[in-house]
Amino acid sequence: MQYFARTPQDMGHAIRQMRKARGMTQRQLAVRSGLWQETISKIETSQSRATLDTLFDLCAALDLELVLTERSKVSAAAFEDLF
Amino acid sequence: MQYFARTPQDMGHAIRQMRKARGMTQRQLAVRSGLWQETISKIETSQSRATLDTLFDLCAALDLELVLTERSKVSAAAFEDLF
DNA sequence: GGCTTTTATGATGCGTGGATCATGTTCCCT
DNA sequence: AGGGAACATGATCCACGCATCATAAAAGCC
Repeated sequence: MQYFARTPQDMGHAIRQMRKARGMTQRQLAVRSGLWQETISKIETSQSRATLDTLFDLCAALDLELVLTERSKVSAAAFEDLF
Repeated sequence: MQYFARTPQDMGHAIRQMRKARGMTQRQLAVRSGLWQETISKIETSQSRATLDTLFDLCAALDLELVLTERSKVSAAAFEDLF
């Protein structure tokens, strides 16, 4: 699974999908990441925007990699993924 | 070009590399992103941690995509990139 | 329908990010 | 070496993220 994020909404949505894909509750993710269930709820629904620190905490807890790549290349790569 | 980021240091470094790859100065990037040269300097040197908002502003200005993907898959993909 | 678990929301307080201005350093170029 | 551009730093101020607690709403299950 793989998500592109260009807005806090995208990011919240991606986090939620990844969490669910792992069968975790917000509380379990909170414990694993050292954050709070309430904080995660607000990030997933993009009621709050998160800092890099918390984002990295979440990535670590979800075993996610954060990749920065050129947008031009992404469209090509995403296209390839269809086949 | 493509960078993996797991820490604010990684992120600052990646931003700087991407900016230089585009031949932009901090001031130019500041204008393009609606941020301030001072803020960008502090993010690149990870003296400040940035929020999701500013990260997305920078990505947009640098034409970068932010991708969330599974770590297990990344190592395989990175390996493939060598060939 | 009731009970439990999960998620959302609302308030408070502290810490810190980013805007803004001023100024100090470092780098380049000739 | 001197001058200008680029980058770093330091201070102040306001806004907002996150911790924390309490509680409400939703979803799941019997």
